[in-house]
Amino acid sequence: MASDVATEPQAHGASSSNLIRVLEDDILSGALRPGDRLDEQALARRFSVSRTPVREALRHLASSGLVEIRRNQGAMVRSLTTGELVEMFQVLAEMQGLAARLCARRMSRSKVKELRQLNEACERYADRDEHVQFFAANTEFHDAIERGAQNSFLMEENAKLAKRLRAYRWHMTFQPRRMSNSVEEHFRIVEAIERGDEEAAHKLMRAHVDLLAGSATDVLIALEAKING
Amino acid sequence: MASDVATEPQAHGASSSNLIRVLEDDILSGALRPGDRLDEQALARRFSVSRTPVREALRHLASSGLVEIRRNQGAMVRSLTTGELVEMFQVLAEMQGLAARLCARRMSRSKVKELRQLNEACERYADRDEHVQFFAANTEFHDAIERGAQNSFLMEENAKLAKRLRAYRWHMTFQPRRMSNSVEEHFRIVEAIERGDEEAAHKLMRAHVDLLAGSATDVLIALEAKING
DNA sequence: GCCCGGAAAAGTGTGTGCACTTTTTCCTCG
DNA sequence: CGAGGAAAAAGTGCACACACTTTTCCGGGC
Repeated sequence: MASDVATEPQAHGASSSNLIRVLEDDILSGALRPGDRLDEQALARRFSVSRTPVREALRHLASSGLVEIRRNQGAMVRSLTTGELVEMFQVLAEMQGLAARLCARRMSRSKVKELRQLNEACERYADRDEHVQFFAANTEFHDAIERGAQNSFLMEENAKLAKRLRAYRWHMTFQPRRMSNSVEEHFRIVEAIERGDEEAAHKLMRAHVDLLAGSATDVLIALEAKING
Repeated sequence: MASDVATEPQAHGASSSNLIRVLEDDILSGALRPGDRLDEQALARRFSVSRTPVREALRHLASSGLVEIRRNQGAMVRSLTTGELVEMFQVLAEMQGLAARLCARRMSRSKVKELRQLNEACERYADRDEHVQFFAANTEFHDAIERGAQNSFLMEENAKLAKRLRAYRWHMTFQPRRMSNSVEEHFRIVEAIERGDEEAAHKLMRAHVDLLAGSATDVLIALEAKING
């Protein structure tokens, strides 16, 4: 999305936790594409460490779902089928729905005001067709809702899922009318939260996030082709 | 819950994936209690392997949330605060709610019938106050709903969470009237699914699973906010 | 030309050693 | 007797070596 430093040799002293971050960035930014093999020895050379920390990093990425490890066959960047994507969006939609519900129950007036302002930022960028800024503002809006839910566990799970789906959400930003629709949907969600209407907040947020609601499966399929190869 | 083979020395040849299972069992069965330290070398001796596979197993358990690893300080069985528990039950409730919703949308008549039979099994055990069998039957009922949702990702996430919360659900089985209440709630859920009422199925299931469906959670959070400023 | 078997190459799984960090112990000083 | 601090002990992080598995490649038989 931003910097393209990926795949370059790394400086020395990269330790396990750094490794994880760099590899994760490479995968999420698309420098490493789904299906790419992750050779332990090659990575060890690239990062100037031994295979041990590389293995640990790969295991970690595997359990967060970004790579797939098969016994004696090494690791590869996990690729998602359209079906899996739809499933994941369905779950994400529900969790964000829960977050919105909790906001409706717990959010202070001043926080709601901040939320509204975040959406107004989205609106400005949508009006000017500035996708990059809109994407950032949109992310901030959703983050604010997750924080407002005051459920750390929910926030972490949401973050994990959102991370894995980030690339797809990014591409969706470019769908015609998607940005202005989003702003409108955000607006209704804020309203529901403001009047403490849990059911409405939940329902609106779910519909907002759930791809299927907009029958966008075709988009997904197109994206899949683009991203996977 | 069942066999008490834990903490005994293990036969040779236990490889990484076995290790994970055994350690997991030890933690989930309570043989290893929250806060217990997991010494790599001790475990290596106990399983007659070197530290390397032990480390991998511990890393894996860490990322599934069962143990906590701090750099240079080893691993310990993770203990959950009341707050975390409430948060996790809230998320589990929502996900099971989604599963119920999808069942209402997708489940065939014959599958609904099976579901009803599973709940009738629950009812029999509840009537006779047989907690162990009830717990098993209850688990089967919920598993059937997860399968019925036909969303593999949701099923996996549910399974992970349910695993971590299993011990607590077990204890809840012994709450007075809990079993008969469960049966009644199950019954209403099955009815909602049968008539395809997504909203009702979702709502009923969420209430069924959420520990503190009442407002206790919010009181807690309000208090915390007050105390912490 | 194609298929098949076997050896070589490549790559992962695990054992072991050493450096570095954290914890404990124990001695000294107030 | 308690507090502070250095040295020893214990334990983790990483490098490296070797065994075993999987893959690749090549030559012979059909």
